[in-house]
Amino acid sequence: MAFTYEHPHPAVTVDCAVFGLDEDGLKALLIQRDVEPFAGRWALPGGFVRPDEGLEAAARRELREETGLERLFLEQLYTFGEPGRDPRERVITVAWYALVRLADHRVQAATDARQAAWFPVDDMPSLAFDHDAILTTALTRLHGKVRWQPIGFELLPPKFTLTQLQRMYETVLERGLDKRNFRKKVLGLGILEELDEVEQDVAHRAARLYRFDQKAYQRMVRDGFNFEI
Amino acid sequence: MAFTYEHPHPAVTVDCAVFGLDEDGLKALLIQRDVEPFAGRWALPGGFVRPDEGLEAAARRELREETGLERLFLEQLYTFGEPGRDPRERVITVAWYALVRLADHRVQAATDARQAAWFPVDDMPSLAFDHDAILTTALTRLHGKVRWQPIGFELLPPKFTLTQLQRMYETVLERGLDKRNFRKKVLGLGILEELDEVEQDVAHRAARLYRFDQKAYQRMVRDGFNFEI
DNA sequence: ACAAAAGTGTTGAACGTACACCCATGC
DNA sequence: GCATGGGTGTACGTTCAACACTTTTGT
Repeated sequence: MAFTYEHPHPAVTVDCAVFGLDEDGLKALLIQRDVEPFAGRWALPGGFVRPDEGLEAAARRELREETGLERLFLEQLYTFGEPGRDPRERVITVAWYALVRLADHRVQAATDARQAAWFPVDDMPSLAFDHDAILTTALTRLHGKVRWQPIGFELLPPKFTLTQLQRMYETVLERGLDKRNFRKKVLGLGILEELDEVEQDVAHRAARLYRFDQKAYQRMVRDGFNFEI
Repeated sequence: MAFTYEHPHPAVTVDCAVFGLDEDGLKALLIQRDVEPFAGRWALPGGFVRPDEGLEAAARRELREETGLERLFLEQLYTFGEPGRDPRERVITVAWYALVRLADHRVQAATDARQAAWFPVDDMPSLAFDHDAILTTALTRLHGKVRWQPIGFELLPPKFTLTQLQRMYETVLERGLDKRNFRKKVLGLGILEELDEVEQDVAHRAARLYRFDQKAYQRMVRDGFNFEI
């Protein structure tokens, strides 16, 4: 089967920078390529956009097929389209970044025979194509956005302690935060629901659990409130 | 001449939301389409990406060809690619937004026979394709970004008064600002160079002229300073 | 002299930052 | 009883917001 056009058309792909958080820090999800070019090299999950599929739908489908991930936070990042970024033909890639609760997705079954694995973002192998640049752009975006939008919660379990929340911000922002000031700030925002529950199975005093209150957040945004950490 | 591929490829275009500022407010530059679909309707300037051309280069070329504009501030906005957004075939458009000193580009000669004109952003005709949505996205981006990055200067002449600067922010942010607080704030940033010049030909006391000090700004950014209006 | 816009300071409230100890729990 | 992290308040400096009059210049 062949497809013919009057004018040249580039190929269009989607690629996703997926971030997760664990005790060791921020991780990104990579897949190992099994075909040329860059066979054997690690790369961002992604693939070609189908003719009747929206861009976000394509990104979600590729994530599902290549990594098994579904229903995650996903936002468009940037579109990379310099000629020559793929040695085979002109390929324009619409890049996305995603945040996922890593604890829920510890073991990654690679459903289409490619291996998938989490790598610490500060110790990455060299990636295929220009995926290093895409990943760097995604990290910069995450860093820049996490203070102004409550997207960091996407990296945490639904119920979390204030210490976990602080560690998440410290990891993403790459700087330490003062415990008392941090608690004063986030509790003062009025978007955390204090639960009647504490951590389980810890070898010290158990911390109170909180939940992000999406409803309260949206109500406050509507009334002109600005989230800021 | 025909181009044949093993898999279907979408067409890829670039479209630009170009903003300018005058005494009446914020304007956007539109061109009138002369072919179907949407012949006669107003649309954002843009067109197909050539096979060996980068995306930004394509956007700059289309702006030059369709509106005569060159060397303007241009940033990638978002990529729109829902199936069906163009009735002819699958078209993915990488949208850009641009800022221009409107005074320098008052009369727009349409170089390839299409008419180009500035429209007030708060009184726009209905646009071709999904260009209304693109323009709305661009306005939201401009609104959101102007406070954190010194891009607003791109809308002003190189030498400007503090009142012009304040009007620009008031227009883009769609709210009034206090004159004394505004001056204290912007002068305190240390990125305005005070010139030994004043306005000419005004029927009242002439205001001092200032210039944006790009060098000082970059030095301060390097040292961890954060621009904010 | 008058019209028009330029230019200029103070005060109170809110917020950010620095900082250290006691408490509850599990072992 | 000890080790581990949980939880809490104050004081200071900085920044933001509200607010009105005098000065300069051109006509």
